[in-house]
Amino acid sequence: MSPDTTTQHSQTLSRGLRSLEILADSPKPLSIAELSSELGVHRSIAYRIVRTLEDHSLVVRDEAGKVSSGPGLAALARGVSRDLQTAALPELTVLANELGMTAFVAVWDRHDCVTLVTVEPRHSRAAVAQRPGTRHAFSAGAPGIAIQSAVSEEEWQRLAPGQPYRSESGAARLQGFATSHDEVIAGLSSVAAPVRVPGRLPAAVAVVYIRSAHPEAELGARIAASARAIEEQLS
Amino acid sequence: MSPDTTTQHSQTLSRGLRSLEILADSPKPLSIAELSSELGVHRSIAYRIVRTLEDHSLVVRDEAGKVSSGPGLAALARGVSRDLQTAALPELTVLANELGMTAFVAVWDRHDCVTLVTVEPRHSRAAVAQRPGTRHAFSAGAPGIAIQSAVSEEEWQRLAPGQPYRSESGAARLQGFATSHDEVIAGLSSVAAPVRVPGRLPAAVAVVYIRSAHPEAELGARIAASARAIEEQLS
DNA sequence: AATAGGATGTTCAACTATCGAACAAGCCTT
DNA sequence: AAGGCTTGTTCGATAGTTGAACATCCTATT
Repeated sequence: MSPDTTTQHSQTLSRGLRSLEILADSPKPLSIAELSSELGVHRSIAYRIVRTLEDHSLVVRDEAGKVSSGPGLAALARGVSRDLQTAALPELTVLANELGMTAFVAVWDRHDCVTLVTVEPRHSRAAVAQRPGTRHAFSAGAPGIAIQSAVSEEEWQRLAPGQPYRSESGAARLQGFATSHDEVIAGLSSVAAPVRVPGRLPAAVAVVYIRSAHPEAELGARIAASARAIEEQLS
Repeated sequence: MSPDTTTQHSQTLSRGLRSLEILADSPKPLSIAELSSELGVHRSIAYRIVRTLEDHSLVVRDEAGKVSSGPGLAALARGVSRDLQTAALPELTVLANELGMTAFVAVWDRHDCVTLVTVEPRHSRAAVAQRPGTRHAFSAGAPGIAIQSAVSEEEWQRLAPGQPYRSESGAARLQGFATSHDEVIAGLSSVAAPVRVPGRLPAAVAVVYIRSAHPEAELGARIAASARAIEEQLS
């Protein structure tokens, strides 16, 4: 077909992983026929993929044969930046309940910023839902600015070639936290502080809240303190 | 080699998934050489696997080339029983803070019971850590009993052939919750209530706490109330 | 400074795991 | 009972995978 002879990536594995992505995005269980057409492959291929995923508890089949994501994924996700998760979770819990806002940790993944863990406040009436796995470009949201502020512009160009370096990063570096308003969703604000650990890419602690007259400086100082507490546990 | 001609499961995909499991269990990043020897395959195979996993953001390589679990797994895990997670999280938060105990949801996966989401109380001084992905046989722990109590003994034999049906299930079905002491870890107790949703396998809401003179009946009633609140949101 | 050792990363022909058309079996509806 | 539709399995051909061999980088040692 295409003249590039070098595959450089595994077809079968890639299809299996795409299956997991498709299933994770699907609100309802899929039949194998539906999955195979989503994948653009023959049904018998989908059968073998599903059998294999099932062996690893990554998918589950219900009585009608429909396929959905399985609990094994929870175990795998637990291993992602395990020490960061461990150090951050108690801090996030305190932050969320103290401020009455959803608190979360976001990490740097290639072109964007991915939410890793979130904690909602005790009585989550007006709390903003921010679920793990959410992705945002660095051009949107306080966590992205906070992460950028943890690296110099030179390093940024080296690590993320082509990606713009936001002007807000300089100010964020000086005050120790970043803010954003109406960037991701209109009416929502967020405040974030970088978590720097030597040898790892920087991450960020952040909160989101509905637009209001919060004293941002205090909020920022509070979150930056949490970031330092997390850093200490990791060093 | 062996005379079974029917493979029935994909070698390449299985190796990729084993890689994810190995990385999730490893406390530190692995080199590709280490990973390949863990897998028992040639290094060049591990390279292709890692490249593919990297394309899907499921693994990350640091500057030294070491491989570790990537943020994409968080997005995949989010899709596991998404509606159950969504309905349960706020309830778990309230439970954890109200009782001062770690609260969690466990689901049925083949032979055992897997922790899906957990919430630790606000000030987690003495809180027991129960991380997502933890597996227990049905023979150990209150969540297993609670799940068993949601199905009849006939159905249990059909769905989990060979697995014993615990005698405590009958009592648990009557009172609406199950308890256990020193089953998983000496000194720890747990109380769990089943979450039944038509068309899906039963799950359980539970708390764990350090052995003490808690009034179990109250605790059980409280947790059973949470289970009902979750069920209502799912129906 | 130059050499040896060890590690990481890439190439390409041989081979074997994978692919997918064809087949078989179940399940509603007509 | 026949027809259509869906789910699941078989098996030869093929293309994706395999792994020895090669290239490259880094560090330690003489």
